[in-house]
Amino acid sequence: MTLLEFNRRKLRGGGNKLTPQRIAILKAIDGMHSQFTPQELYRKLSKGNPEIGLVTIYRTLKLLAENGLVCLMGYNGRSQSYARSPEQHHHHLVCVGCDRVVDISGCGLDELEKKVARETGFAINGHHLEFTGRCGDCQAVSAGGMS
Amino acid sequence: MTLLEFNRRKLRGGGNKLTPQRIAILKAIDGMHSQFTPQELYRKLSKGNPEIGLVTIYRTLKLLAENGLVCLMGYNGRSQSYARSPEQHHHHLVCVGCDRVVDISGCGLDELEKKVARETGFAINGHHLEFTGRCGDCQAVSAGGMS
DNA sequence: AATCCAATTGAAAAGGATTTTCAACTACAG
DNA sequence: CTGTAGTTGAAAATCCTTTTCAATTGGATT
Repeated sequence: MTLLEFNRRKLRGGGNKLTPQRIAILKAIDGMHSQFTPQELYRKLSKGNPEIGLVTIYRTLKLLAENGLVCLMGYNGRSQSYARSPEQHHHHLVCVGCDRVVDISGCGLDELEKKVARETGFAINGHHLEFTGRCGDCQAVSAGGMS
Repeated sequence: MTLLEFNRRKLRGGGNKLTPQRIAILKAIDGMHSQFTPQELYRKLSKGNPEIGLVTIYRTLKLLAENGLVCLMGYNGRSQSYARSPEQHHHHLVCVGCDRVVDISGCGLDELEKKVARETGFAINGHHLEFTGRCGDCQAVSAGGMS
C-alpha cells in the first residue's frame, strides 16, 4: 500500500525516483508500530541493508513527511521522532510503556474549537491533540508483576 | 507571583538557591507573552545583565520546567521552546502570526478521553492539546493590508 | 538496448543546539 | 561568621541534523 501510494504521489508531484534505498525505508516503516527516530530506523536498516547512509534516512523521512506518508511527531528526548500516518486528519494515542502509536480518527473537537475561537477572538486554523496512556499489553505486564 | 511561587517550591522541595541569575531569568520570563527559546531568553537577558551565561539559562529553564513553572512546548525549528505556565491543567492556543501563547483552561476532553479509552483499551493518563490560529491583532494586520 | 539528464546517494565537513566538566564562587542554614 | 552544598561560566565534549560535492543511477527518451 505504502509503496503504491508513494508511487502515485511521485507521479503526481515532483520527479521523485524510486530507489532501492527508498524502497527499503518504506518497507521498514511499514513494519513500525511505534514512533521512531531517524537513528533507530538507521540501525534497523543497517542490519540487512548495509548500503544505506544515515543522511539518506534523514532526507527520505523529510521527503515522506512532506508528502504526508509519515508524521513528524515531535521530539523524543534529543531527536526527531516520526510515525507512520494514515491519509486523513487524525490524532495519536501514545503508549508510555512501549511507545506504540495508535491513530484516532474522528475527533470531536469542532465544538471546543468554536468555543475557544469565540472566547479568544482567534481565527483558529488547526489543532494538535495527543493522548498518552498504557496500552492493553503494557497494562497486563504491569499487573502481572515483573518478569 | 512567579518569584514567590518559586520561593515556595524551593523551600518545599530540594535545596534550590535563589541566585541573582535566577531572579533575572524569572523576571524576564514574567514579561514574556509568547513562547521563547533558551537562546532568545539569553539575548534578552544579555542586554541588561551581562553576567548570565547561556549555560545557566539552559539549566534554569530545565529546573523551572521540572517544577512546573514553565512549559516545554516542543521544538521551534531546531531548538526547544518554552512558555510560562499557570498552575493548573491547561492547553495552549498559539498564534501563527506573532507566536503569542494564550492559555486555555477548562478543557472539555473528558468525554472524548473516555470514548477513546473504551475503543482502544488504553488506560489514558494524559493528553496534550494545542490549537493554532491567528490572534485578533494579527487578523487585523492581515486584513488591513501590508504596512 | 543505448543515451542522457536530473535526482539521489554517501562520506566528510559544517553548523547548531545542548550537555558535561571543573574550578571558582556564593546563598544561606546553623 | 563559617561551612557546605548548590550554582555559575568558559571551554570542551556530545549529539543531532544539514550542507557540500563528486560519483552514481532511475527512468524517460531515443
